[in-house]
Amino acid sequence: MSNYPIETIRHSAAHVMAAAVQKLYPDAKFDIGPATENGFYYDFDMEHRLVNEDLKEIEKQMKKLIGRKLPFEHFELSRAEAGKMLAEAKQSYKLERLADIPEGEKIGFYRTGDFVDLCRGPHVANTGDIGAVKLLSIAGSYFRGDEKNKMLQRIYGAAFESEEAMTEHFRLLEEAAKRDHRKLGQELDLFSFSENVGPGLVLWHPKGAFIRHTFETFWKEEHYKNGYELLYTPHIGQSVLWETSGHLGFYREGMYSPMEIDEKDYYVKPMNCPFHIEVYQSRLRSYRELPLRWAELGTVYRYEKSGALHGLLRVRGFTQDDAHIVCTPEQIEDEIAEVLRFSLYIWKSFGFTEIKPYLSTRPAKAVGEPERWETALVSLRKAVDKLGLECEVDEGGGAFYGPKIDLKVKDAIGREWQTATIQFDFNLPERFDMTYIGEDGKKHRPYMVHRALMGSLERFFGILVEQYAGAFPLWLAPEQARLLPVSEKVTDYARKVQAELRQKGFRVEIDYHASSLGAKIKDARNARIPYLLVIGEREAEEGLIAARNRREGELGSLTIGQLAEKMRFEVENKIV
RNA sequence: GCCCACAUAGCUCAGUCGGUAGAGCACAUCCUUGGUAAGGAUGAGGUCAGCGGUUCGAAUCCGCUUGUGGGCUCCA
Repeated sequence: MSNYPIETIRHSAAHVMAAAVQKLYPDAKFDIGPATENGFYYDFDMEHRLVNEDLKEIEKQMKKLIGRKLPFEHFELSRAEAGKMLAEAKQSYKLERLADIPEGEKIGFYRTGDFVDLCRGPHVANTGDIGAVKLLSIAGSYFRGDEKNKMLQRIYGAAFESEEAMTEHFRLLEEAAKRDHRKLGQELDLFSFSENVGPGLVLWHPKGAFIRHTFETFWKEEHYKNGYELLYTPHIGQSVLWETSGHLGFYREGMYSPMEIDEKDYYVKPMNCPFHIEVYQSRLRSYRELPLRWAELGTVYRYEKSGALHGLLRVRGFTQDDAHIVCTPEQIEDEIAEVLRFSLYIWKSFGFTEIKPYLSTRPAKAVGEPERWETALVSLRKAVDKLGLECEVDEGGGAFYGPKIDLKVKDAIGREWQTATIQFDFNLPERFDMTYIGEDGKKHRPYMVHRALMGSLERFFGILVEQYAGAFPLWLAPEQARLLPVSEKVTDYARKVQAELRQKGFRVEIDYHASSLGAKIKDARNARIPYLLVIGEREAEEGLIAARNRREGELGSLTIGQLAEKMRFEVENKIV
């Protein structure tokens, strides 16, 4: 057990791995090897193409080096000496890294056995101070993270201060894997993909579709309550629309290829904005009708790179919970504050309490007058302050068309998800020449804000599955209660109870299998059914139900009325 | 798109040296009529992802394609 910061241990482990690679593959050219969240990686370029079996051998070498307790020896060289040494060693990537070091800064090296690395450190005293290491995977990685550069070979490893800490890390990973939405989506029969339909195109099964229906309904009702109006717009539009919006100019490769109809090109929409703008342009607009808040569950298709697809979290066809707010400069501040408040309310309704905003400001290349950017930024900042939130700022990280706030929410096991986004747009109102008639009788350019609270319904659903580990709260659960008859003698009573509970608006099924009660309970629990209702001859005689629920366990024998009341309370308060 | 890996029954997986396909769960039928996490028997279920090659013979070896997973890039 050592007292070094964990990053120091991990970075030192990266050096040890590089030393092992150098020993096994003397022609290897090294790039960099930093610490990561749970370990380290190192990038290199060499003739040999690494395969998984190689990792075992490299790991063996590393353990040998660690066992020898080799010291990490620090030394410094002048720029000329360093360049000469790296050139002699044919370390071309290191030479480029050397050139990055600003004039006047010290040029440090570390030596571990035969391996010498350009590095500012710090490191542990000797390799014996590295607690536990395990190599994980091989990946390709572009030099300097640029797709135009050569792809280097990267090895990822885990490193911890002790074997126990590493075991604990892998245990947590297993826990996370148990709630993986792709695994649960199949087990609970929520959704699937089909090779015949196409990559990244989701098929919602009945149970998944029911959950979606429930949160869509909630979403729509809340939008009407909060002063929004809903729109429906088509899935395809002619090329002229996308030429005006600019998408064909700067986003063509992200769109599905066009289909030709009556000698015109139609594109499947990658976003809803141009359609909403067409609604706006359908007649002259007055300042008196602003702000307009138009929302749509708009299904869009984007040609995401195949390697980017990931379950429900990154798909090619998805439904945005989109809205566009068109308003005057005077209204913008209140509108933004209200959108932010609304987002927090929606996420809290699903049991997410830790929510953090990230503000992105003007990038180097941007459209729109600087004053408008400033007004927008001020309104975003004020909204964050008004809600008493702490906010991180990404200077220059905004889109070219406007500044934005993204929300990140933390889930039940502490992972952060990027979700809601509130974005100003100074581009489309210009391109479509959107105007309203002001008090002065003259035309003015309105402010336009895009916002999505859930993001995409597919992604939102994936996050929900992981948040709840498949155990949806009662208001969302597709099957809220399951009746478990002890024997077939009480089937009639089960039907009667089911009918009564359905009358009261609950989703109740009966397990008709001729299996034991124990087996039925196991099945119902695996299916994450919130309420299990056992009925046998005792209950049938007394007109009761022996209930248990997921949260509280045994509830004893209840009348149908008592049970319904309890469930109604849980549904109405969206108890998680 | 790029790097590495994977693809066998609805699901989870075995399948040795290249010799023609297996288990558990789920499903169906029958027996059992039961009391809080698996009662029993029988049965059905397969273009071994697809196409091509090597071979007397391919789930197995080789190539390509498709899909999926872990990364890189991307996410306007």
